[in-house]
Amino acid sequence: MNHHIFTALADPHRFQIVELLRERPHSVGEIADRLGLRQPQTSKHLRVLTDAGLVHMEPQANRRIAHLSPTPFRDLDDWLTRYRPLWEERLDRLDDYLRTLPPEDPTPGPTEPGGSP
Amino acid sequence: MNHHIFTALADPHRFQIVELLRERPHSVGEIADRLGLRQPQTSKHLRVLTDAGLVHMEPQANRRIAHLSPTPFRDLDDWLTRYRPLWEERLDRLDDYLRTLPPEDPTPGPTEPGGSP
DNA sequence: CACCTATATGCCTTGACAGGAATATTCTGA
DNA sequence: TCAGAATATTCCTGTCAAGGCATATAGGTG
Repeated sequence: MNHHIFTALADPHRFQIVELLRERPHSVGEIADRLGLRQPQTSKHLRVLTDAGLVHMEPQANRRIAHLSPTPFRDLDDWLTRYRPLWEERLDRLDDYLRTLPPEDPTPGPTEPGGSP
Repeated sequence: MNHHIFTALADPHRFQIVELLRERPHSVGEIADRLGLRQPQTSKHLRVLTDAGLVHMEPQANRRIAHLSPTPFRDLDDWLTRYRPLWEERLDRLDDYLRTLPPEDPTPGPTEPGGSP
């Protein structure tokens, strides 16, 4: 798993750009307009996203249209697959799952109520 | 989607810690040992991971055992769900998918070879 | 309590990164 | 070729985060 995708998504503006591109491709100017960013910073963020492989640019006349690239999202999904046993509670791992709960449950031993003032 | 999870995973050492905890919970010292980190930085990274909700600590005698918390991973999976149409090529969106390909295809117009010098 | 182990915290330095502003580049059309 | 629009790049600056190191805290055991 390339952790550059996390670096790219860690910035709030870049995250917004990705969320915007999920709906449909946008030009640089459209992104800057929709998100209230300035054009230079938008270009810079798009460069980071492109270097991380999340976005690819398609020249179209005077503009450059930003598209989401499917691959890193699929990679992220594949990576997440190895973590699914964490929340898909399998009964044969129930005891391990129970150990992940916060220990608010008192230890089942000699603990009668009112024992210690 | 809380983007703090991306910030937490963007650091390579924290990413390694998460990968290590996927197998089984580890104490702070074990993590530092397995990853070749110093103890203070390991504690700091675990604090970042805990604040981001990815990890929770369980005191056990002298040590504190770090566990992965299922919730943010499930949240990440839910968030990714909205991106699945990107790579699960649905035929009713094929034209949109084709538009994401690099435009190596020449525009079907008057482009005969050797036309200009 | 004294001592040891495990872990957390504080301070410092350094490097990376994001935003602002100005400017350079590229493309289009006449 | 020139003009104008869309986008990229450069330089500067402030901020933040990570690592190194020393030290504080907590928990366990005698």
